[in-house]
Amino acid sequence: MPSLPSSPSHDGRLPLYHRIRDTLHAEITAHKWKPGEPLPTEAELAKSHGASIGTVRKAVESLVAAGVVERLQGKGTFIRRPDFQSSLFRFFRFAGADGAPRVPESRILKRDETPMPVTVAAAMNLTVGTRAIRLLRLRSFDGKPVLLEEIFLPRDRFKPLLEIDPCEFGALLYPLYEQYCGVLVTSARETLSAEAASPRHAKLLGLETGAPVIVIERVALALDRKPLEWRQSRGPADQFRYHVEIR
Amino acid sequence: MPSLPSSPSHDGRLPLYHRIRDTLHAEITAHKWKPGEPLPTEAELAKSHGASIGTVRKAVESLVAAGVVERLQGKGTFIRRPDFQSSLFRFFRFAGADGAPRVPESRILKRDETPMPVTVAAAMNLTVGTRAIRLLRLRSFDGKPVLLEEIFLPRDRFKPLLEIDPCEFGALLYPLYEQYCGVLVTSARETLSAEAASPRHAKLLGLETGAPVIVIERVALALDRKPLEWRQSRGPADQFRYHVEIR
DNA sequence: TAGTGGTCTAGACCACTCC
DNA sequence: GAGTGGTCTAGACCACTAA
Repeated sequence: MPSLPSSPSHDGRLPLYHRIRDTLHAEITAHKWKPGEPLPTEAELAKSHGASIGTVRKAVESLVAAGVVERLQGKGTFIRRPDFQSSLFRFFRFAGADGAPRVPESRILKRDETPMPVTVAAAMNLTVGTRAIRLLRLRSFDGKPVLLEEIFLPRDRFKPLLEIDPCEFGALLYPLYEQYCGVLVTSARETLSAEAASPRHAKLLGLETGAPVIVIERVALALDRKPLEWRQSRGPADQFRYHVEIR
Repeated sequence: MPSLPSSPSHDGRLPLYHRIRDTLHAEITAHKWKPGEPLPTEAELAKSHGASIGTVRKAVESLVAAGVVERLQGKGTFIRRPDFQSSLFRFFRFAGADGAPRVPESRILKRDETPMPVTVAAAMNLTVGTRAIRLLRLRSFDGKPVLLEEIFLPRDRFKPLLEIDPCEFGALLYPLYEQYCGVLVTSARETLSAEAASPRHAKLLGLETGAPVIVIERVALALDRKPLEWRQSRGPADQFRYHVEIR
């Protein structure tokens, strides 16, 4: 019999392992433990949640499946340090001569403040008119452009970015967000589409107008799944390749 | 203690639930039960495999995760009847006015016999020079072309297709494969890319030469993961949209 | 050697489906 | 009411890690 339900805010009819999972997830989201830190042992969790080890195990297993924690036999269960590295390597063949992934250089072409465009606000679940920081960013290998990105960030949360010289942004933005704004991207929703390059995009990417271009629209999310960043990336279609398994 | 290992061909050091899963999967692949039929109950499986119910349950759970069986509370565990419907609706926005998915009409432009091209043979793990049936197929809505497909099938397995009038192929090929060749597609590996339409493709699809086109290369697989069909589909990029969740 | 997660047991009771 | 899968228990022993 389930005893001592320890997640008072939940419907008691939910399975116990489900409630334990939700409680743990909420605690992790609230940074009760930092990334890399261990959770309490299964025995401790069982005791503190008034459940058997098997039930706790089932709860933890679903957190593993969700990518929130990681179990290492003989060591413990750890909060996953997100190695979220954008989807570049999933979608584009950016590899060095040895096949190892290569991060393209990055140049900020423009940084300004605007109201969030309607479509962006909608995708991020923000009210229209929220103030935004907009970045226009060109990424390249050895000076050859490969990716053009337009990025919108809610201004209030990302204000510190306005005070840094864009030349010092570096090749990756997400570490910057973490360092200066205390904001951690852990997942994203992306939509792929394709189009013919507009004259402006073609020029910036070094393509012919009308050449096929892949468009990746991304909403980057925090651990609690709140939208943090909206981004649209365009790259030449001939660099693009994506693999799926379906059934 | 694990007792009576019932999967003699396996390394005894593998976990029992793992061996049970593999045994069940092999039996399903060998058509011990037909799609839609129920597996034995958990209690029966536990007895016949000399394991406890919990262990059998873990094995069955992994088959559920792999999409091979389906559990219905109070009813039983059933071999999944594959509703594999190609990836059209995953990749392209083919919907009617009410938003319901719409299957495009299909016309076979050409059917002939050739040796498997090298790249196709490689993708299907066949020896180069295997004889093939090649189909060229145009799919459209109300006469407007939306997808151009080139299909290669190993001739020996699909011989009956050579004796049917291509006009009677119908809108979907996989039911045809099943009916005439006793071959069931249950999953597929696909690779997406994009290119500028060649003059020939553009003409058949009703596009301008050079317009962006999405290319989907598919290897369709049987339940035992043997390649059955190789297919390359091309469609206008403006119809294309694909959604992924990453972390 | 002590402590962790990984596997496994042999039951119990519950929720659901079907007759 | 009989039979199914769904949840849960309270242990056991094993494999692995680290001191």
